[in-house]
Amino acid sequence: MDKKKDISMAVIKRLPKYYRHLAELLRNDVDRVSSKELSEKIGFTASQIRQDFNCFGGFGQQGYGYNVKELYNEISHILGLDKKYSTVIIGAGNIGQALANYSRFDKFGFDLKAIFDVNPKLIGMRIKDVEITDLDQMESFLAENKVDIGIICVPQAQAQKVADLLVDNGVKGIWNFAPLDIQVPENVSIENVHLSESLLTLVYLMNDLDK
Amino acid sequence: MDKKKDISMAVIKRLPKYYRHLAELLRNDVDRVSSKELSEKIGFTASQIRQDFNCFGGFGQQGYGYNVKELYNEISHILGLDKKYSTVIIGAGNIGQALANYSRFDKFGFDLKAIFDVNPKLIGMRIKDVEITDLDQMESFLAENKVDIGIICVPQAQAQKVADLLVDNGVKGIWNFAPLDIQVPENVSIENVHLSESLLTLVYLMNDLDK
DNA sequence: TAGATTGTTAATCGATTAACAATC
DNA sequence: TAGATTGTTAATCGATTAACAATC
Repeated sequence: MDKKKDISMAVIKRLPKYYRHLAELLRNDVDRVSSKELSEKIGFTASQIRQDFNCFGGFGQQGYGYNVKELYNEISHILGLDKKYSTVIIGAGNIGQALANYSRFDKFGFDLKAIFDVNPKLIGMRIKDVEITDLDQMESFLAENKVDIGIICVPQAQAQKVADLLVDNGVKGIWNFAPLDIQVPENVSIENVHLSESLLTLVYLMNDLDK
Repeated sequence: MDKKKDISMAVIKRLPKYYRHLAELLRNDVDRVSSKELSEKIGFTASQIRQDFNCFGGFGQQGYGYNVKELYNEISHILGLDKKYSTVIIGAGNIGQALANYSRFDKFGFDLKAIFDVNPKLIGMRIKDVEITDLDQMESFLAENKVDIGIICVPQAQAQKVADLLVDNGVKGIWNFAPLDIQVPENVSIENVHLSESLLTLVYLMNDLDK
């Protein structure tokens, strides 16, 4: 119920970076940080950092800067990391398995509830105590378990169909690794991760430097 | 030796999306496409699409639109996909293995030459005909083999060191999956992929909708 | 030729940076 | 108090959109 203006996507995309760098300062027992110091560390201008924080309210103190712990907590809250999220992975191929095994996400409070696949060779296998289940059973699973986020790791041809099924069964966030842009209704959030596009960007930049 | 102005990063990031959609049109045997049609498919405005293409020269024809095959070839060339790239993966954990297995990249002309790790349990294992080799041997490998791109999948603490080693041995592109921003000299290109940041963005957007 | 659609210039919009008064 | 640094407004910069003449 925050009285929040519309935050631009540019700002939103920077929030996780602030979060990451503040977590690091916290690990290093740094108590306070100025926008100038943060600027040198993150690579945004000090002005931009102050503007960004002020989208959400004044967290700093003139003449002092920002209290690291406090700022970290504020940004955690803004991102919604003071809550837990239940997830399911659909598609237990290379990427699905890698994400299931990736322990980094547990620490943020993400809880992997199930992994689904259609491949009989994979069904029954366990990854980190989570059994790979037949995709046929996903709908009934979603009916019985509240799932916040669906992580789509199936091939392109199946991805939109899987997303529709998730959305129809109450999932409110889709993290998509299939190489297409998944369409969702406007009460559902989507992040499309396009690894190939990132690699192609790198290749462009490499060739650009040769000019 | 193109007479190219400075292309903004916003445009560069859209190029792989054009490439992907044009490849799809090509698969579906579509011969021609107007900026308006492409606009409906990709979700950028027709005006932006024409502006973007005109950064690189006029590929279209008034009254007709764009020839799909021709435009696809142009963008392939702009991205540098008419060349082959040799790659190495450093870190054969979850993500490293997933990327090594991911066949999508082969199709673009990326050729995985080696996989390095420090873990004796992994060394000697094969992924897709590529043997996992002791990281100790990377320097001599790079001396003997031209490698274009190093894909970093090691933990955060080792990532910058690995990047430095790659750069010192002539690698000109770094694709980084470790959760930090790798620093490289300006004659080297870098793409940092931050999966956690993407997930945190999703969570923010989910909470934002609840407001 | 008439209709369609580009290439390109001009107008608008939004995001970043600069500046500085407020204040700790 | 004097020095430092925020919060915030104003100026600048860049990217997107609109418009339309050129032309296929």
